Amino acid sequence: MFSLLRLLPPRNFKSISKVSPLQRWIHRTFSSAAASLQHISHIVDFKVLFHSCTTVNVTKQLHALLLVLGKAQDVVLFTKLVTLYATLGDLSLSSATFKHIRRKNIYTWNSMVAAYVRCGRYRDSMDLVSELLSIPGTVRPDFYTFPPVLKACVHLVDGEKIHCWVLKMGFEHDVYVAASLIHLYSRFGVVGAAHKVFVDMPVRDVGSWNAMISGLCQNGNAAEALGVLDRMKAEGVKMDTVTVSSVLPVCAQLNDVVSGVLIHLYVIKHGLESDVFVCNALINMYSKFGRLQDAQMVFDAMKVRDLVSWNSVIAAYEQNNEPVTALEFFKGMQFVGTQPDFLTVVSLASIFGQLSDWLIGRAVHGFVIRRGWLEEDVVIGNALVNMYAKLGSIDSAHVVFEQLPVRDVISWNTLITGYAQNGLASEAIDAYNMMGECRTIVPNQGTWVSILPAYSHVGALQQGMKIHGRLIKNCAYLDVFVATCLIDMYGKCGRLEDAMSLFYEIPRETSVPWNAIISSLGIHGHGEEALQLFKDMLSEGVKADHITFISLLSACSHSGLVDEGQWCFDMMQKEYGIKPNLKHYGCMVDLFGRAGNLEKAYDLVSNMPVQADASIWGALLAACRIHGNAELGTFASDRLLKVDSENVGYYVLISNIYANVGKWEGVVKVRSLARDRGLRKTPGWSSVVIGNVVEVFYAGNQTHPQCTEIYKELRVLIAKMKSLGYVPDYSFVLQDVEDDEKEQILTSHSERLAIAFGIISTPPKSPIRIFKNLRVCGDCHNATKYISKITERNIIVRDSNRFHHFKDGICSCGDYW
DNA sequence: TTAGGGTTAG
Repeated sequence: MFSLLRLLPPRNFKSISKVSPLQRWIHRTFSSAAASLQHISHIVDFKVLFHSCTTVNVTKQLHALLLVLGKAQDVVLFTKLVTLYATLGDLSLSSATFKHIRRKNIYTWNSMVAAYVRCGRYRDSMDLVSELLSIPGTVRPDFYTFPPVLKACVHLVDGEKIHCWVLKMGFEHDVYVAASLIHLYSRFGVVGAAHKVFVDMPVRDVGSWNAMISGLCQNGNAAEALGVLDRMKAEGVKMDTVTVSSVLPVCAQLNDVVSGVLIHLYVIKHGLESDVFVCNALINMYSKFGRLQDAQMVFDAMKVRDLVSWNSVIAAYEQNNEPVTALEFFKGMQFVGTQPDFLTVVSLASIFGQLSDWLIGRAVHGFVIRRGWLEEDVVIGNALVNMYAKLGSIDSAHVVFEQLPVRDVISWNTLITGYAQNGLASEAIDAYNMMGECRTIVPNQGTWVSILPAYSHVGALQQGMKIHGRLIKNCAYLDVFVATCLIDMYGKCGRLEDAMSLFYEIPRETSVPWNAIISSLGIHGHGEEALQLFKDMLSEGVKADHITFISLLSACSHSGLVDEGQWCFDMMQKEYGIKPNLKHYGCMVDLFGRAGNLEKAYDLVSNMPVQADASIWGALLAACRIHGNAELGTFASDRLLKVDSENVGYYVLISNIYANVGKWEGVVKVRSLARDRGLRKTPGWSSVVIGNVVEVFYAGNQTHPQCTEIYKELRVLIAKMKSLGYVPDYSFVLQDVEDDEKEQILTSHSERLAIAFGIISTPPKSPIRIFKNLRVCGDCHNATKYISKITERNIIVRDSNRFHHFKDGICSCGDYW
């Protein structure tokens, strides 16, 4: 518009600033001087004017000018306006302009069709093409008509119909039309049809290759996509920005760092790094590789950044567990005035979940509600369910889940995982069963990865095996994450042999399955084998990570392998540069403490660079109990109750230490402390599987149909145990009651009920497997040794820590629990 | 004057 203003005489120019809007002014000025109109329409370069139309308002002014200049029937200029309005997002002006053009040519029709597609009005674009086909005359669809319509078909279901039109008119070999067809078929998952269009093309340009490559990628055929890329290169077609931005996600998916970096070099060499799509794809790829520095380097070098760039860099830090840095980038995004979209908020939800920031997490939820995004996309709802689950607020997670207008398989997976990770295994199983009732939901890899740990947790071997059977049918068990869950399930359900044989069946290039099998060996007390497997892992060239060392250190600690544990701990730091975290320190304190080296354990706690938490003091306290060190025990319990005064299990431990050294006043003190604080114990339960039925017992259960028989069996057992020297250890009872009542309380502990039920429900001498959700009680541990001797049975108890194999009066754990 | 193929997700 400014080039036009410069043409005007200064006398009139003066009045412009006062007489606004421009449209009115133009009308008055020019209609009074028809000669000037002619003059101006000759010298004004409309192309330049179109170029400066960057907003709807300016375009409206140009539109008015064209009308004033008597150009209303200039089909070329008005066709341009149709496109321009649509590009600027004003479809109603676009279609109004279209309707006013009397002598529409094919350019006009094509522009309107494309305008509808650009603004997401797919059905209207189809209707317009039908209208065009139905009107008699010489205006017929051409090469240009179909690519936008085919794009519309991606969102509709008329793809086949349009392909027929295309074939009928003989347009299928046009490179633009063919690329759209390939894209369309790929989007509908019909890769074969897409490929046929591709191979039938007599001439292919880079766009054709791009369509085929991205089509393959979007259907999960990543390796094939790279194959097509190689063929493209072999035919001498050069990659452009579109090729690069389609292929980089493939490198990320295949974890192919070498190809990814080579393509990055190509980008630099060919000057493609000014393309926003390319840079965004690079950021995402480096993020998936975990190479945050490279991702940030690309981001920093970008001259133009769009919403996707910011989302990508925020997600990069969020997904690599650096929520604080991610948040800084979010602030940077706000600083430059880029408005967040729902994907930004998906990252934010995860960030505040990771940061355990409940208040801001809720604010994010409120923001989503105000924007109405929950109704728009299921992804954002799932992100909120996940956020609340991570914040430990599983009830809120459930409420959001219930309110979701649409639930997909990921909504269910997120809920199941949420329950499982908050220790609510049976709720997770209930959710999984409810999901099974929704016919529209097909479980996927994520479902198995969420439900199997819940089964492991409660020891539901049968159900776990049922899933294994289902997965064998479609080879889904070969997926390394699913297989790892199965290994873990077999390990935790006492089937170590099955865990081992599955381990040797599956691909094991990453540390993930190794960590699971090492951990399984550990909880079964097979420390030596765990170490051997660790050595095998290294000789197979698999890189150990911090989880490997947690599995390994805990295996050493369960088996009392002090020197070996120390060796691993040193190697982890020196050779792998892994800084020990609280879990590693916890294992080491356990290891030294259990072996009786309390001084070393205490030294480690005192010299840790991180603040000791309850698990560390708990480990030290447990060691003090085993070795009867009341002095250090008192100190540790003091510290322990400062960091966690809510866990009643610790009070039991402390009371037990005092009792063992005869400090009865200490026992009384701890009991009253527990009572005054109103601590309620996490309900302990034990389960035993009889046939296919899982029987669950809570302490003091009186409601089981075979209750009378169970207690009768227990009375018989107690009498025999006492004759063999069993003395009940009342220090495991926190209630302040008489001794005979304490004995009664111990006798009705859940593990003992489960064992008694196992004895009366299975043939003599057959093994009994028990699961307990907490650590097995010390007195029950002692009692079970006697029971295994009296009944000549193997009794296998899995508690929250490890397996205890009781046989002939001895426990595999060496009385450490 | 009109057109294709591309980057971010729970």
